[in-house]
Amino acid sequence: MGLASYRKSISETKRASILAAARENFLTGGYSRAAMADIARDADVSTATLYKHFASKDALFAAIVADAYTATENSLFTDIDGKSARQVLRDVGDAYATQQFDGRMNELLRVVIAEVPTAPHLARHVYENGVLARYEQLISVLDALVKRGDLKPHDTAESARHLAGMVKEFVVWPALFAPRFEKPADLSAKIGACIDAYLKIYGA
Amino acid sequence: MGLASYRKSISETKRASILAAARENFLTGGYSRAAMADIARDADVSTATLYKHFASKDALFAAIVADAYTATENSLFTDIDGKSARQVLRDVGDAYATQQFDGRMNELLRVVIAEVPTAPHLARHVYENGVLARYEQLISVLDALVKRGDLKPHDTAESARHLAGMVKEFVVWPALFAPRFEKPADLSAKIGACIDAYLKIYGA
Amino acid sequence: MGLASYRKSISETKRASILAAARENFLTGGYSRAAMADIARDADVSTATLYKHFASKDALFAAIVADAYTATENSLFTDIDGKSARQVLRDVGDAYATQQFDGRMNELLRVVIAEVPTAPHLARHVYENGVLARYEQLISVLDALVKRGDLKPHDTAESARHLAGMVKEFVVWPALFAPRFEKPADLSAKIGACIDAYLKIYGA
Amino acid sequence: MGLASYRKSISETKRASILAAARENFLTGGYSRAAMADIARDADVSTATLYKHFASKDALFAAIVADAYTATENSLFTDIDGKSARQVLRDVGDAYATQQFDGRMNELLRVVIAEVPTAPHLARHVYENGVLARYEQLISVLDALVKRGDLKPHDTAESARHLAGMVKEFVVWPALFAPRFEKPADLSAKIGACIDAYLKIYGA
DNA sequence: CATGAATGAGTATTCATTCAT
DNA sequence: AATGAATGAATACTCATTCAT
Repeated sequence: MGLASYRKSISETKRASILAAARENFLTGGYSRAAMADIARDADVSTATLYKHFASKDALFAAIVADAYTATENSLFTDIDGKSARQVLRDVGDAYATQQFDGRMNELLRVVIAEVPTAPHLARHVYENGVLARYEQLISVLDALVKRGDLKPHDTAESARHLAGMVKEFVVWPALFAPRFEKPADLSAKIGACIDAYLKIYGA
Repeated sequence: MGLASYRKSISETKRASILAAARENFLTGGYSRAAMADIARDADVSTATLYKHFASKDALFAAIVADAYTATENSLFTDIDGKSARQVLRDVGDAYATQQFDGRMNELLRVVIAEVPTAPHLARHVYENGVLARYEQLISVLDALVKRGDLKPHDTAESARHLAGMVKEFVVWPALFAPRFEKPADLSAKIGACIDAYLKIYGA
Repeated sequence: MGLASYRKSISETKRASILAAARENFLTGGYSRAAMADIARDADVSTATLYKHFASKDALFAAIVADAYTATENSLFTDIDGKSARQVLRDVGDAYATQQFDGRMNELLRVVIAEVPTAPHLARHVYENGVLARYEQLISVLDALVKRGDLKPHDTAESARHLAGMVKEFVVWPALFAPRFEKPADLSAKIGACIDAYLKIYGA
Repeated sequence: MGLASYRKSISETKRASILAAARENFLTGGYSRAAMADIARDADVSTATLYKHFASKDALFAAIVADAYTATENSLFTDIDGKSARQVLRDVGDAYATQQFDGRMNELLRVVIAEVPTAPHLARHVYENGVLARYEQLISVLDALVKRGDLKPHDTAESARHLAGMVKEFVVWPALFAPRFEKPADLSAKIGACIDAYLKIYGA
């Protein structure tokens, strides 16, 4: 109602539109080719306003990366009650695939990897908050399945990497190499095959 | 003709030194940060000479990528006689790891992925001549092992992707996220564990 | 009227704090590097308030210069009764040195000189209200000394410039060339030497 | 005759025209207001060529300052044979005045002083190579006059500063405060008066 | 055939000033 | 009367590519 809150809402609207425009620019063209002027134009603000919100191009990109990975927090946890181990793991795999494709995480990953030589801290951030964090979520799920007796007791951390490696082969890897790689129709089946292979080894 | 061949050898020497300098520049800083002037300086030629050999920066980068992947041709084939299936697959895995680390293929991969939005044809080339070509080599080896009775008959193409996915998790993935990721001391053991998992599923 | 005067005093307080902040910014970094936003922040007001008080950056700088030189009015006049000519002139010289150093007039001078191409009227103002005004004060003193018989009758205006030139050589000149030139310990002695030279020429 | 010397002469021509254009821009508008693009246009080169010759705006300005003060080397020395002390000192004074006015040294001084907060090293350079170097030339002349018996033995260093202070009062000081201060018609007479004052004290 | 000087379009960033609330 | 968010014009500097010699 007051002036302050009015301003705040305006400001947050602008910030959001800047972030959206920047995300679009960074994801489609990569860091270098995204021009601050273009981002400002797409966000319907002046470059000066852009710089009021984000002190530099680096900072803007870092904000986008941070935003993307705070949104994935706990996103892979799933309820195991009343579901078979196979079903639980397929749910996890499908959630992961949805994130990577619909959330454009594969494209983001590409840009982050591209900037490793110039911004290694960002890649580290992604590795820790994206890759490792989701590993831990997967390991929790595996541990729960072991506890319930659905999986043989084993080193779940190591096996998680094997499982994840197989799944990434279909979910992430091809998407890194093509500009607009869409989720393939048979993706869920491919993930299922990875899980079946996994269960052949560790299934109780 | 003596003069002609002398000139030709000079020219090829220059071409090689350009390629070497360009490779170094592209791999360490990425495409955008590699400046044609720097490459010319490092190669001890003028920029004009550089452009005589390669019509554009894009063409130069493409040549580097092509060179890298012609060198990997048939590199994963191995003789299976008198070796256990486990040993054969470890030989293949170790050869792959050596290529990726010592041949700086991980770094090259990073740059190629970075340039997907601007040079998708290069990424396709790498996918076809690098990724898929080596898949076929791996599949040949697996087929031979099936034939010899070391592996159960199965869809070797699909299983090759599972095996490769697990191995990449240790060989490629972490290297994409760190500027100067060195081959870890326990890498061979990690690859061994992937192969053991594979054999648990498909071993005869 | 109580409210009106309260408002007025608030306003004058703000004006004063703006002037102080602006002075600090202009003197330390020069005109170009002083940013209106910084000045507003240092003065604890908004930029809009800043512009309510001073219509432009130019106007603000002009106000600072005007303020500085109204403060020097009559500052060099001194009572000659019961003091030797040498003592009188040393008092004048020391007062001048104090103004230039403690009042940061040397720094202000530097900025005014810097802005001669863009704001010649300011430099003229300083020349007239600063340089010439103090000349007249000095001439008055010299005339009084002539009248008292301490100095030979002569062209006091011309001689004042000679005396001032010698003194500036130690008081102003070096301060223009160093960012934070402090008053040297032997400054008073140097000024004394200038006065002695002057008295050798014009002393009775 | 060769390619190399042809290129060198072209290059030196461009360098000279850049220096001239830059000098004009810096002297008339000051450092901040001189735009590299304007300088390039005035010098009939592209901005890129400008940057090939001078790595930065700072470096360009430094080159101008250095050029100006190497040109003044030994410029105040004069032959004393067969000339009265008064004449010798007037020759020195006139040479100095010529430099300051015709060589636009007063304008340059203004810009250097303006940049003291941001480029104190340049001011130091000017002080040492301009101010102090010419002091030493003046002192040499004074010493020679003492030796010849034209001046009483005395501390020539201190007296040189007094003499220079008086002269600057007419030659430099007013020029700092006005955009296009021309050499006044009576300047030589004013300098003569300073010298006469000086000789009243130290003349033999 | 080789050179290196020259280019012009492009990029991130800054700042005095205004205006809706 | 006071705010602070917003602006648009300006600026230093870079780089792939070309061309006269």
